[in-house]
Amino acid sequence: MVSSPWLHRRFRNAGFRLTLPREAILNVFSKNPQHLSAEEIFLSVHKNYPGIGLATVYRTLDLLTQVGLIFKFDFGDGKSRYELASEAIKGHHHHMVCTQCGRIIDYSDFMEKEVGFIKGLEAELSKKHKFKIHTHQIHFYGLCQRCQ
Amino acid sequence: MVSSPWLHRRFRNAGFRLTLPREAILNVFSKNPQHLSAEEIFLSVHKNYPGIGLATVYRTLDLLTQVGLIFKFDFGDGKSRYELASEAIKGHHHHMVCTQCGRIIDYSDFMEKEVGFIKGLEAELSKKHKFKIHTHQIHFYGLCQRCQ
DNA sequence: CTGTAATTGAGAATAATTATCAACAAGGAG
DNA sequence: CTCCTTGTTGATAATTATTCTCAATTACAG
Repeated sequence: MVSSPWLHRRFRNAGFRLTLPREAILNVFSKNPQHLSAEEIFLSVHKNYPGIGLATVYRTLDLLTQVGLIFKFDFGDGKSRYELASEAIKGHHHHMVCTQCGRIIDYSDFMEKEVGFIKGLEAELSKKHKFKIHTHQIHFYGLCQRCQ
Repeated sequence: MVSSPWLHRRFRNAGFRLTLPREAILNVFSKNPQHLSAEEIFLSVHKNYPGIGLATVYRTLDLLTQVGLIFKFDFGDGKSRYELASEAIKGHHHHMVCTQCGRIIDYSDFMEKEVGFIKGLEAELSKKHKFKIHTHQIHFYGLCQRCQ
């Protein structure tokens, strides 16, 4: 585990401490696929750090979401899912959710067009409704190839 | 309660029976604001039909969602919310969610533009990913006027 | 190093939703 | 109209995801 001073500063600035569990949990995201649920994350850290408890995972996920390092998603299967913010930003994408089997498909096609459109929409909505928009999610629901 | 033959046919076609609890629950949507949670719906039917149980509410909401009469939403506050499909279609709108107080603001501005854009996107995505899209949701997250 | 306040782990507690099952009722067959 | 079959219901137990509690531990400013 490399204690990045950059990370350290980021936590301290937000008024939090950088601890081993927090780093470990954050690291899970680097080596795993997206849309991880709290339990999947718990199982993954648990391999290398059996001492880290589930409650800490939940607390840390909340905290990382607050700090803005990860994003929280809800695809309607009853559990929250999380994704590294940097991933989500550099490989900006949205989601298609299969209502049959629950599979989540990322897509990043047509993003230029989409980002442009959303940015404009955000600006107009912010102004009109006095709402300060931080982020957005677009989900398409339907049937994946296998389930049709 | 008016047992609309239209509704009756719609249920029968889907292989379900049209029962009093189902009609009662569906009726709640006509006279209530949007984004109702299961419990809010339960409390509302309970006034006129104290016999209808919570389990039936959940079952019926599932069923109505399947049949396509209502839509199910998840705004990240830990409970599912439901909205009459006809409302959502005729007064087509999307949602802005305040991450502070949880307030949900509907907006239906700029819809012509938006619908056009989404339709196009849907068509392209469907083709490219062999994904049969039924519906979509766009959520903006941020701070409402009060919470800024 | 030390003191203090933030953080943690374990397990209990809560909240939302789902499963179970005997009683009941819708609606087709006669 | 009545009977029968099968879908549906209500009550409650069970399950699942998440949060809370609290004593023990640890980060880190001084």
